[in-house]
Amino acid sequence: MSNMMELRQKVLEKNFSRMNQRQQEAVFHVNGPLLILAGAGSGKTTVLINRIANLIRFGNAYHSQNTASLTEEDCAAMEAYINGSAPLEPGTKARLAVNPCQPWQVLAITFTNKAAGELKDRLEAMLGEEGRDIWASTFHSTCARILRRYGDRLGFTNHFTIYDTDDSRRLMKECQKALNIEDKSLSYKTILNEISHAKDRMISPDDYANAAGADFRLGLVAKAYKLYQSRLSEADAMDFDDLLCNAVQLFLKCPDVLEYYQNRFRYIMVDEYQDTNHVQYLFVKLLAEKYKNICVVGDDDQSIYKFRGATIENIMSFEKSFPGAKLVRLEQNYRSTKNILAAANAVIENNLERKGKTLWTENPEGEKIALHTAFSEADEADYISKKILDGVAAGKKYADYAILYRMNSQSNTLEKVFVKSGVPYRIIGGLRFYERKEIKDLIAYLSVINNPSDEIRLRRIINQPKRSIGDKTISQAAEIAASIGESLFYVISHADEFEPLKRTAPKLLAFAGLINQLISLSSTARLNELYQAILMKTQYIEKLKESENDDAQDRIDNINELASNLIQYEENNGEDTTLEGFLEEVSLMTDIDNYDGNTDAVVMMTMHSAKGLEFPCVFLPGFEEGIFPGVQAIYTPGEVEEERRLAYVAITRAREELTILNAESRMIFGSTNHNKASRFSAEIPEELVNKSRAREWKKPIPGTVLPVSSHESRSASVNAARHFGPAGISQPHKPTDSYRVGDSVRHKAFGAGMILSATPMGNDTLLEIAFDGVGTKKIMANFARLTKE
DNA sequence: CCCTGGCCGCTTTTT
DNA sequence: GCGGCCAGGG
Repeated sequence: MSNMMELRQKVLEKNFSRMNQRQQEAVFHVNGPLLILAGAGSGKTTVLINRIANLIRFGNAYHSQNTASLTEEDCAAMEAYINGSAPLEPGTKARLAVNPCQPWQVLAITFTNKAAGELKDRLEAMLGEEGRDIWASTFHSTCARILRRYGDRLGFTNHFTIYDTDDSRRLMKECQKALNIEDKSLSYKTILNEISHAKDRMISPDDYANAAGADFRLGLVAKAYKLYQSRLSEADAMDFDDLLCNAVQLFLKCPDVLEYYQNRFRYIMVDEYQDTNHVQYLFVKLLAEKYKNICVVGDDDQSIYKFRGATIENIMSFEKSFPGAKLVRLEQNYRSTKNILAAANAVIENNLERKGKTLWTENPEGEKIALHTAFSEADEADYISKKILDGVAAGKKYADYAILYRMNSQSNTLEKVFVKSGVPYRIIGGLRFYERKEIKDLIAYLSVINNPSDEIRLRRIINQPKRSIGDKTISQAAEIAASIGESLFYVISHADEFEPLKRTAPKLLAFAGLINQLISLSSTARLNELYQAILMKTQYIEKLKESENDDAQDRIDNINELASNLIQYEENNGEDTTLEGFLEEVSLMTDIDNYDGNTDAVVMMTMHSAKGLEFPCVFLPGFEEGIFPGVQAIYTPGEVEEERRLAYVAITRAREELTILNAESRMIFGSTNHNKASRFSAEIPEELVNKSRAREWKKPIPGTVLPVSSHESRSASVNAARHFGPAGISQPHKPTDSYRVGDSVRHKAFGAGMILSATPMGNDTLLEIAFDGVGTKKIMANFARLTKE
């Protein structure tokens, strides 16, 4: 019989032969807790997917002694398969399994929606239909889904609203007002931070008040916390942290619910475990308590979210929290060259607080790492843009390049230079699509239609576009609402019944009527029809046009983009499409989720956003003391270690080429600084690097300086490139020879004008245009979005 | 009630 | 350098 067992093991090994030994260890360990310490680029997603596939296809076949299901014929079939003389026949394959699990018994939690989506796609590709039934989602959406079902146990309806940071901010400001807390003495930021930490530790407002004792400031925070929570529940809303701690709360309060999910999720997997915080740990711990089939994947060296509560502790003490846990280290890197890896190892070695591991690779040595010192941030951007253009001329694609920086604001200089030199780019993060005013407004309309008691969002749109309903009226109405225990929307709908509102009653009633109309429409109309009705009835676009805002057209583009998102959502969900579903997806969505990498453009994002991604060529600008590591981190060893981990993440994003840059002078927050090169670049051994520096101060050549003022450039071309979706990509290769001197053209921001000169530059043409009433501007043709008159 | 202009302060990272 | 907030004028 042991023969049979060995044979089966060999078959499985062959079936998963694309995994290395360590990876197989992780794949075959299915029962009991498992910690996978997976270095950057060690194929952890592949392991995760194969492990799930193994769970579903073969269960515990590898370690099981039970071979009862196998026949003598299977034995022969297995031998044939191992010899390579025959493929594995489905019947035999099915009989290999020992206690396989159902797809819906698997829960895979990731950090971003993008990672979840990728996991789903790859699982579907591997397992077909079955792959669809696996729950692969983020902590937040997993919790949201559970709360949609059982939130009533905590006093929420099943269509509660999810507040994003902006909503939370607005709400806290109102709480401050109500409690007479001056923002100067105790800022909303501080309070929200405190609350977030409290929630992470599952400390309720009352607990918090008790702990605050006689401390005046903490007492105020406690009051604000209490008010904030009661306002949230009045509005039937949860903030991001609530999603997690309410889910945990639910499990603690309702053992039947917990048990239901414990039974349902027999196998739990958590990706990026080093980035989990305390509540997330509790959530996972509770779910896994019954069967203890928990597998976490993480890398202590890549823990970069301490600032928002992630504790390295979770990964450090996993073996204590889950006794008997098996530990597997994945140290073979499949991504980067030897040089890049050596650099990364050398940097991270300077951290004291780590589990310790050293990545190695069979990849070639590769190029040395380029360390370039520029004069200024503009010079730095110039250097990058030239390198990219050189690379593209030599056959690379723009999309092979990524620029990863510490702060979003660093993208500005790069944008300007790229616009000028015709490098197509895409920025991830920064001002995100769903954070734009116009988008938030329209989402607020949809939210209020979905849930009229959502006061924060109601307030947002009540005078947007302008309806002559001022702050005073609103707070009066809110007061009445509070005194009679009705919602703000109720009071507005019955404005004529309240004496103090008499004067503005017609306006309020008109608004309430508008919303009520839309609500009734929402029960029958399709999502996009509803959206178009909102636009029509509010005259949103018309009012926007009237405002003659510089960026009105950009905003209208965004509004239309949202329409296509709605249609997309309808197409993806078919019969199951609901307004609520859309709103939920939107509230948990970020830009990075939308990065598909299919369009040929250089990608720019923060190092944080880049976690989990990889690129053939990576630029890391701003390696300077005071920038990276940042000023706030420099004097705290623990903080420096966190920054160093970020450096490690950044370096290991690169597959083939890595360029690290610093500038001798840099304009930051309005003033010029002279920063020393970062300690992190100094930690890379000399023999791995190729140093260079800008040789002499060159006068800005014509065209180097942006020909339009920063304000104008933002509204015109730059914002265009920041757009969501493929439409937002700047396209450099349109034919530009169609512009001739003397042509009349129209520019979005500058209006009508005439071309004075056209000078070909690279792929593009530099146009000098005399605009009526604005003066003469120099603009690159590809980015000007000119229309001929 | 709405708009503007000036002043202030902040300025990391994200679900 | 920017955006948020407030005060003052239309």
